[in-house]
Amino acid sequence: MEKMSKQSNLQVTFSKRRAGLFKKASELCILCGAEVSIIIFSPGKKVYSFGHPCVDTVINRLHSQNPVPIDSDSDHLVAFQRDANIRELNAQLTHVLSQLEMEKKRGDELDQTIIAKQTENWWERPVEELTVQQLMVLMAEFDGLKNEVDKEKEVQMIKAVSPMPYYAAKVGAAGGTRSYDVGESSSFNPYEHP
Amino acid sequence: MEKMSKQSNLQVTFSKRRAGLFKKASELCILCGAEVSIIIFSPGKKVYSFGHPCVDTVINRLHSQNPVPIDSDSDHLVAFQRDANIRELNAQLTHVLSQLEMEKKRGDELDQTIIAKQTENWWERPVEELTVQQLMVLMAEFDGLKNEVDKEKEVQMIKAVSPMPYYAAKVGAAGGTRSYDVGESSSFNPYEHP
DNA sequence: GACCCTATAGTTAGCTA
DNA sequence: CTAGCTAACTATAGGGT
Repeated sequence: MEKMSKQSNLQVTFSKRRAGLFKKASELCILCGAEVSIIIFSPGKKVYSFGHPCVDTVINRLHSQNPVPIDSDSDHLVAFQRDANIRELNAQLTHVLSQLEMEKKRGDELDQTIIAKQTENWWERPVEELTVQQLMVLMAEFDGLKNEVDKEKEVQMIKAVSPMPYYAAKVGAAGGTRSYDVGESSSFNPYEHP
Repeated sequence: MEKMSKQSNLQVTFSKRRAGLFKKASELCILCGAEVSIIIFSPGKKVYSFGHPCVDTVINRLHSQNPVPIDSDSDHLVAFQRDANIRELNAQLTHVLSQLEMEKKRGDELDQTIIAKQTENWWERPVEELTVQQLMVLMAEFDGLKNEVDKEKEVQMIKAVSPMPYYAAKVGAAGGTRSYDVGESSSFNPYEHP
């Protein structure tokens, strides 16, 4: 493993791996309750940081453990780091919120699809809840469907015995490409569809 | 994702993930020529660190690169406020991330539901795609359904003329609470349901 | 602790847009 | 720089020794 040669690839990889590293760090914090602080200087000398609970907390903790005199400027650095953290967190939050919106939308659309299917197919409800009018529609539908299914059955049985295309086509003409979902053949629907 | 409950597993996971994090960090240094410093406090309050070229170098660089001298007592209030902001943002981010996970899961489950329904209801497919065996099942079903719908129709018509509970109950006994979805009354399904 | 194993979940290089 | 994609590749939980 060596330093990447192409500058463009290097920058993309840096961004991706930095994000991956921060993600791993946050997982470590959450899973194990650890306190983690990461400071990165990019090849372009930009600074990026991650901290939980925040960078300075962890660094101060380190300093208090290993007694290192804090110089006068440290406060400013701490302040800068916190600002960077806030910007980073805000960016993440915005991004995640938009993702959340999209996922919610998708879920709701799927819900709508399922609900639509349920209200659309009134004939799938218990028979006691249907009106006499609906029941008569159903009976007529059953008769018609039975007829067409019967025809298709005969077509297939004839095909099985004599597989000549001419003969089969003649008998099977009534079949067409019709679907046998009860609903699609109904010409009278007693329910309103809002 | 939450803090692991079992303490033994947690310690193992912490060690493994810490090693993984340091490895990722060193890869970032090598691949991209970045300077990285990581400080970790374990749940057991031990400190671990990674640094390239070394921790102090990176921290000092951070200090020297950001000379922002502000030294007054009001700093503490400002700092406190910013810490509060960071904590708040972190909390929001965590919360939103978990919501996002849930929404994704919900969406996927709905997808599964829809797919399952489509493969389950073989009788809703075009009649040409069904086997003779399936067609015969359909015909028998249509007959049975037509019978039961017919009975229900008569029950309701009798109810409409003479609303006496005794008479209606006697005639309507065959109806029960059965649903008239074709699938639920099939005793023979030529398709396998894995 | 360290090391090994395996299934599976997650990461990412290189590419496109 | 950001996002999506895919085919490798990698990390790791949970189980051993």
